[in-house]
Amino acid sequence: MDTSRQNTASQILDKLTNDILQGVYLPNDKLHIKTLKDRYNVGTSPLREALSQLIAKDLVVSENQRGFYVSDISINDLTDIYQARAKIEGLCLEMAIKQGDDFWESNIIAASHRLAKYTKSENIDMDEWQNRHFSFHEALVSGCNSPRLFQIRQSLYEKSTRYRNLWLKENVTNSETLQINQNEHVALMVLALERDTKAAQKLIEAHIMTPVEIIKKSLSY
Amino acid sequence: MDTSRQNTASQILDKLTNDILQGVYLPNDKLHIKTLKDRYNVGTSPLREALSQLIAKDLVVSENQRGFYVSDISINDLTDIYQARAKIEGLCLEMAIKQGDDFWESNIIAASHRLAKYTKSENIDMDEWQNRHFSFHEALVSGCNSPRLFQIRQSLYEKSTRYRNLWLKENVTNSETLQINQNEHVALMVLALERDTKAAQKLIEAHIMTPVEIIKKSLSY
DNA sequence: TTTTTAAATAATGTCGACATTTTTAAATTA
DNA sequence: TAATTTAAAAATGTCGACATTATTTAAAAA
Repeated sequence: MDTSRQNTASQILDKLTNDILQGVYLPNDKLHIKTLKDRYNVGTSPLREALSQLIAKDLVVSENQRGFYVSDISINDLTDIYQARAKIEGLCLEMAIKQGDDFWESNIIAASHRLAKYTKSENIDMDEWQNRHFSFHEALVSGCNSPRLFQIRQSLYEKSTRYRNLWLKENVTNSETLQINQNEHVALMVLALERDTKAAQKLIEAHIMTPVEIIKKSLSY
Repeated sequence: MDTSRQNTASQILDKLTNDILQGVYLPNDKLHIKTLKDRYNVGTSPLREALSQLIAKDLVVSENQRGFYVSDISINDLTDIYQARAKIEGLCLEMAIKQGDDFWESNIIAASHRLAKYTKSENIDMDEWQNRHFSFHEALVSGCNSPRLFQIRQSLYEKSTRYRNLWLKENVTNSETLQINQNEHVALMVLALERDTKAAQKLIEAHIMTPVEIIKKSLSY
């Protein structure tokens, strides 16, 4: 692994991002400069550069002379992020349906097959399921030819990760929810291939909003 | 002015952002660390922290050991940003029309009046016109109760600034274009107050896309 | 005891030095 | 002359030291 072409700041940014998203640091946790320096074995500069980028990504907040904190999560924020995600995904899907070609169609069918197969299987590893789920949704919108919208989509997806992990924890065992979810995936594929923009948009928005109520409960504890 | 509550990194971020958006540094210009340190009278750390945030904002790009550069602009990027802006503005307006109350309505009317008055006046100062134009569009979408969508809207607006300045340069004298523009503003207000979501959305998207063709020409030189 | 003040401790933010890498310029070779 | 190698110069990225600010602890006053 040639990590030498990435500077320390980038490496530490990746690690910190991951650790925040995966709950190593919890919402509102203070991120002490010295502690982080020791833990990741880096100097002040690259660490602060990484934290600066995390601020821009809304994963960290800071107050002058009072340090860095992991961004808070809340029910309001959860709802807002998922609503925005739903709308953006709808936009991307609309454009994809308008512009998608034969390869776009075939990629959806392929990704759908892989997800369906795995969802039906016996022992589901959540990481693998997430990969296939992610790929399917990406296939759906991949015909959308807008780098900026994609970037927004990706950024909102990242912001939703801490909330999504609450949902995954809740549903790793719940096969009924997974089945409802899976039916929606098939329906999405059909609508996309039929180029039924309006119906597809409506369904994808609802699909994305589905976990919100469940996550709200998790957050209330 | 109590600037003491902002750290050097934040101050330098504001200045750099402004200087890039206003064309002090041009697309693809190299941003030499030493030059910037001298010009803004700051040390390495806060400067690099500011640059890190500019990278996250897509105004600056960097390659390891090869320094920082002002992001490029292009016709493709211009089109993409404006298209994304148009769609996002449409979304915000849709939500605003759904949720706007009496105060939202009255703010639109007030902002429209201020913009109309100024557009008709003799000697138009472009800064002041821009302020009133900005306020009008903000009033339109201000009923949209989504912090995240607003943040996306604001971020896209910022990204479009370097392109917009090309348009402003072209149209500072052209009163015919300003008049067409102004008619659209009135139409937008009417549609918003009538709560005609679809028509308002369609018009706002077209309105935002209007300058694109003109800017394309400026970019071709 | 509670509140206020003062000292100490700890943490943040900034700087310049330095090692590493890239770029430029000169010298060598074909 | 053009291409390649070598040496010098310039620039980047990282570090630890230090000054400044916030927080905690202890002492003094109410």
